[in-house]
Amino acid sequence: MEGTLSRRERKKLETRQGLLEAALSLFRDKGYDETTVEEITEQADVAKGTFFNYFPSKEALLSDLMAWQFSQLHDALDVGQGAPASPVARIKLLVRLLHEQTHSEWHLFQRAFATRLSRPPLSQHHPKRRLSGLLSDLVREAQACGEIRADVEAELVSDLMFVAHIRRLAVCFRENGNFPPPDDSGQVIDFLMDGLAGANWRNA
Amino acid sequence: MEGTLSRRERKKLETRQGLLEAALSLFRDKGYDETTVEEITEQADVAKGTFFNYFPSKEALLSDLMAWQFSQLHDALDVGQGAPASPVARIKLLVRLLHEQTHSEWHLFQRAFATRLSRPPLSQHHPKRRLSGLLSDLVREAQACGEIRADVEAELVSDLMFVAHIRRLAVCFRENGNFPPPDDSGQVIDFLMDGLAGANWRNA
DNA sequence: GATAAAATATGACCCTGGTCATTTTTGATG
DNA sequence: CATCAAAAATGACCAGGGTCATATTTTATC
Repeated sequence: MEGTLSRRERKKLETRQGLLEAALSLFRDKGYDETTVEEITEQADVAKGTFFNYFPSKEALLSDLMAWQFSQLHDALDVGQGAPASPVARIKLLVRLLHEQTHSEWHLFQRAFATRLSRPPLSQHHPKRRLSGLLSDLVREAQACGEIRADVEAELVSDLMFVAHIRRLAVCFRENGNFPPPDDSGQVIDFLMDGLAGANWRNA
Repeated sequence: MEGTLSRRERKKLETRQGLLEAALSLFRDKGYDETTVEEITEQADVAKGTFFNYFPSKEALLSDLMAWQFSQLHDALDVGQGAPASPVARIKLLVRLLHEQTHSEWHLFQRAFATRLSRPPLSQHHPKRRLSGLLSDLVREAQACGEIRADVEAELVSDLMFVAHIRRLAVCFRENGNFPPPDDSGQVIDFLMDGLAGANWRNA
């Protein structure tokens, strides 16, 4: 009756859904870190071990939860569904939707973002913060003496630079396990710098 | 004799240093995650509990280790020490130094970066990756039809956008715990888009 | 129904990061 | 040297994520 699923498959989905819902509700109430797997299974009325039959880790459940959130965005960008044809317009649409949707699930994202992303920004390492501070000081200085445009937050710029740098390392590592050659070191930074120095800013 | 430190203080520093060195060597060998606190204390020849008299957490030790690495950069950027006067030049210098220094300590950073930053890039969430893929597809498309410059990796651009977005959320949250107003949603993206569409690129 | 095989659920168990009351060491004082 | 308070070391202990052999349930087959 229920589509083409056997009873077994239905119960399986039910259990999975139960875990997801229990977790979602607990995450909303207490946040991710403060919720234990045992509490989730308790609320879903299954044994603790069962959890790991459905999700390889607690983190994976959060992933699924957020993936589910994000998957809604995917559809909205389909040109067939009335999304704009221009890629740039779709990019802007995506960002707006992401923004709105994060807002509507703010209670869910709040704690996770607060602890995982915002406090030690982007990574868990204080040193990064320190370095980021160093960089943002330099950016501020460059803005002050007019070397680069001043209408963008210095912290944002330095964060972008740092990310660009880390990204280069990450990509190189993933691809061949080697360190990137030094001679391409400027590209990403130059890109940002060019953007910052550019005369084509709306209020330049 | 040894400066102005009492024996007690000297021993304390010694123990601390011992822990740092043991950890560094183990991290180099096996990576951060694969090294247990107990192994560190064992190699440093102290009891496990002693570790937490010196570092509030395992993570904190890694922080100290990396902070120490980064602190060397700080000095090199001092104008008094021969660093260039122009902030932009210093920014570029910083990036180059960061690059070189990460290289020289590659064995230390390798595993940590690999697992913590590169695989699920920037955050631990697969969903982010999925979203990032969606975004980078759009960017590629925009590049393909000439809406934005094509001489920068699409993944880099989409990563930057994502970071810009997260950053806005994070800053707003840290400052007042509230969601950012929707009307400034375009600024960071526009900034990047402008840079991407700009005519001032060296080979435009 | 009875039976067997596959899927699923279970909770005892392990590992590791982190806490804490207790013991040991240190160095100042008489 | 004896005493004592502060500092530091210790290891028993706890909590939470994750594993796994076993037990239970489901479905298929006769």
